[in-house]
Amino acid sequence: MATGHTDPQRRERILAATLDLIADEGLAHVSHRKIAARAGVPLGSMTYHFSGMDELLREAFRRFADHIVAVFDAHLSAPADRDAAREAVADLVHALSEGSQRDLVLTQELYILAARRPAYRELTHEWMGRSRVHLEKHFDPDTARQLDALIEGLTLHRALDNDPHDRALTLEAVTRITTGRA
Amino acid sequence: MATGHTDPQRRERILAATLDLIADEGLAHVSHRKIAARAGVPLGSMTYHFSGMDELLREAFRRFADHIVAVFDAHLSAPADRDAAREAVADLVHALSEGSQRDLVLTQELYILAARRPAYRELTHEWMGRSRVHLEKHFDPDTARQLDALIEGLTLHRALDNDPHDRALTLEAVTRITTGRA
Amino acid sequence: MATGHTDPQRRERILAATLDLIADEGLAHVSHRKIAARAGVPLGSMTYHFSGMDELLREAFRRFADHIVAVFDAHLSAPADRDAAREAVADLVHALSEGSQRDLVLTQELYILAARRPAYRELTHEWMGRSRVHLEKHFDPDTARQLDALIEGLTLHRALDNDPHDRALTLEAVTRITTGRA
Amino acid sequence: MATGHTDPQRRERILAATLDLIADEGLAHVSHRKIAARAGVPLGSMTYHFSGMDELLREAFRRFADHIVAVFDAHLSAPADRDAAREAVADLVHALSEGSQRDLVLTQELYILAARRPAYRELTHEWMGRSRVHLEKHFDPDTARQLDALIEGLTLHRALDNDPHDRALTLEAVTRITTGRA
DNA sequence: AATGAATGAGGATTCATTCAT
DNA sequence: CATGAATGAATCCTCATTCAT
Repeated sequence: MATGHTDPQRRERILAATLDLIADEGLAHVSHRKIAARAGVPLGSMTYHFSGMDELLREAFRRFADHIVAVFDAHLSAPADRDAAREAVADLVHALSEGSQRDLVLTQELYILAARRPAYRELTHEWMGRSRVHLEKHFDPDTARQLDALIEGLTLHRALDNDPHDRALTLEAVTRITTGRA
Repeated sequence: MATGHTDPQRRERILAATLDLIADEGLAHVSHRKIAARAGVPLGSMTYHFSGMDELLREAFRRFADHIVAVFDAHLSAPADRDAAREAVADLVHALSEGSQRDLVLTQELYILAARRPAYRELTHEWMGRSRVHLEKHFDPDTARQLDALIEGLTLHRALDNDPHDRALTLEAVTRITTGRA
Repeated sequence: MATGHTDPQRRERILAATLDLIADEGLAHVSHRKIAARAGVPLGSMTYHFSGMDELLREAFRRFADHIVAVFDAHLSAPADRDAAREAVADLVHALSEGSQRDLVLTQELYILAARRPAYRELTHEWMGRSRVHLEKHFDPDTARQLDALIEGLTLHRALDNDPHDRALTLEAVTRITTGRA
Repeated sequence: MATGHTDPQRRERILAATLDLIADEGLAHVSHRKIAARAGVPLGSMTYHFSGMDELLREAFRRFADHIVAVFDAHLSAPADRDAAREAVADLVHALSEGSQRDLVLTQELYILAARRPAYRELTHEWMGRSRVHLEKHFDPDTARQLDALIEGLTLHRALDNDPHDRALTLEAVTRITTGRA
């Protein structure tokens, strides 16, 4: 309709619309029709560009995983020392738990898929691994692992809490988990 | 079909079947038909006992929330001192993250609902609050809050990890978060 | 619920609710459930008091026919001479075409039933006959017949018209139809 | 099923089947299933060609309104003088009130819809307006209006009457209403 | 290469009616 | 006498997918 013929952005537009729709209405309410409408493409496009709903979702979540990895990279690759790393982790938690809840919801949806289907677990493992690599630059592997879990929990609780905890508490938790017992 | 006319367990059976189905196939694949088949009740029963899918899901998740509260209560009400409480928390994390993944998956599904709809957030808040009450018997409020988030994260990571961490690591993380810096 | 046991008004209340519902939503949207809710009676009452939907509708429209006959009687039995009769007819037309459209809509619904099923035609014939008897006190049979049709048409057009004609026009039409050619 | 892939008459066939079904069984008994069966199209076609029952009914009645306008045009556009116009009106009344009752019943159903919903009132107004235009070629506006109502009433009464009046009476009524008092 | 047309399966829900109590 | 419980049939509508063009 716009570019006349063969629109290379078509696939990307569909994937973006898919993620938007999942974030807005949940995986349960996704359909080819709604995605097509959101992306402004004809319904027939959907199964032309993607073999079916499954492939479409897989590609959409791959895109999303890339985005999350980028967020982790942006926060965790810079810091020079342990203290800067702790601050960076706190920033990351607050970045992930604020805003439109979009990332949070998509993350949860992906976790559910991952719990049942290995193909999606690859995606979550990828970013967990990447996060681990960053954290291990500043902390020993066991600590990195614990910190990783803490990030997850803090993010989730902040997002679901009516009265979310402040950054000081986040930082304190991060500091405690990264500080070996006396 | 079996019991003749009035079957008081009918509602309960439907709710149990609903949770089972969600755990097995995910919220996205739930339908009246499948639930009815699983519960062994006629399709017409579904909207007789529950005004619609919404009410059905709400009641089912309320039931599930009650179950989770019971698990928290079972683990966290007994311990006598801080060290026993730390052990109990570690047990809780491993109890929640093992088994059929049923509880984990249902929890995630509920979180997603809660992220979008306040009616479901009440359920998650209820068990978060209950957990907090238990933990505050042994730790100060801020620590309880951090520990709560850590439990969440550790449970989730154990469940999603191909090579889940062992109990020693869990206990170490719990100990660190509940130990103020020197 | 109210009177404890055996409520003699029960039947009447159901019939009134039935007509209200038909007037509000149309025959097409009538159901036992909605009527029961409107009448404040249990659903089981419906098929206890009436053998089925058919009997219920027939009785309801019989009630309505009685009401319309009463309206005709009220307007047409009093007038003493032809001129008074003409005025009375004009009043009747305006009485029928104003108000909540309730009578108009019910009349049309009944006509449709009557067009297909003789049982309902008896009801319409009853009031047409009664009207004829009244009119023939003042006009010859052929004139009465023409006037009867005119009443119908004027009422209907007034009710459907966005800019309904005034009483003067009604009276003029009545006068013309009841005035033999020179 | 028959024509292979694209069947341009499909929509028309569905609309015709819809009107037939309404005429036969009444608006109250219309359903997608019955229409589809009558039109010889799969059930899924119904909501493909029409967004829902509402749109379907609106289009069907628009078609019907066009038909009625054509009947009015056919009878009322030809006559050259007032007397010819009176004869034409009488013919129209008898044309409308005879035959399969199809037109009568559909008209009544449409009136009921029009009484409740403005979208349908547009249709009835269209043909009332068209009729008025024709009649005003031979009669003054007030007379046209009265005549219009009379046509309605005569048609309806003829259709519902077990012993419908003859054409002479129709013509007499028409003549009276179009003849100013002495 | 791309899509509008088409459809069978399945979605939630409403319903009239039956019947044990 | 009266009714709450129950259900199979039917309701409208949405859907993923196929396919001729």
